[in-house]
Amino acid sequence: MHDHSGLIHSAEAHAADEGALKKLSALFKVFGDLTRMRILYALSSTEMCVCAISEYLKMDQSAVSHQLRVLKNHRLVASRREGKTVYYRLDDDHVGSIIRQGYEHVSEAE
Amino acid sequence: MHDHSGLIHSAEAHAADEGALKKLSALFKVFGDLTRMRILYALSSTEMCVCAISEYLKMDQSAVSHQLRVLKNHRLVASRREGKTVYYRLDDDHVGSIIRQGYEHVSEAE
DNA sequence: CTATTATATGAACAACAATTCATATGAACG
DNA sequence: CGTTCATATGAATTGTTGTTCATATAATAG
Repeated sequence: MHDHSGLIHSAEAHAADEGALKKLSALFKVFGDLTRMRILYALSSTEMCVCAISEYLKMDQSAVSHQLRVLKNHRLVASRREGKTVYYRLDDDHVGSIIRQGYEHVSEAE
Repeated sequence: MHDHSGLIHSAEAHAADEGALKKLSALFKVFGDLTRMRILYALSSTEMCVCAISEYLKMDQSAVSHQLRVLKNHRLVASRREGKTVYYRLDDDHVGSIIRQGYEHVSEAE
């Protein structure tokens, strides 16, 4: 094996704590699903009830509920109840920023 | 079913093209893995060869190679060859920005 | 050409995650 | 209370993805 202790030390010097990287990848994993991304995008214009989301996305109400729970667990969306209806909305200023940064990357020339 | 055509129209009004959302979620999916996140973080301080990365992360060389390919396919890293050795580095200004935005989210008070 | 070192790749396997289906909870109303 | 509508949840299933193992390519030296 060739020597590269220099590079490794350099990397270790600013070693991030594993915990932060774990949280980070877990967060991005939530964004890394088309269904959830579509939900987030839908909510970026207005709050919506579960019923409306599933109708809009033409998806099973149950599937949407499951994904909303994931989003909520990661504090990306919040909800309020009004009678039988539950309205969801984006719950963090960063949500928009993160998506926008990603968008800049994917929209670059091939 | 209760009526919410208003909400749906509002969402449809600014409807993103499905393609962009697909690309977006695919991009975030790449960030959504601890191994890849660790590689990206390691490379944020300096370029490294595959050998050094796998030693630093204490991972199989093959596993690292596989993940580097994923990262490269999404243009998140680039490589240069020097003899037998291949050095990888980050390949987009957005990579850092995206990770930083995510970091702000996860580092918020519980 | 052969041997050696660094990296890449294909196939198989194991772990995980998204959807579906059935059913449960929770609110409003008669 | 019983019914209806909106949402939530658990279990089963199916699809996807990361790692491992074996092997291939690529470069350099002898």
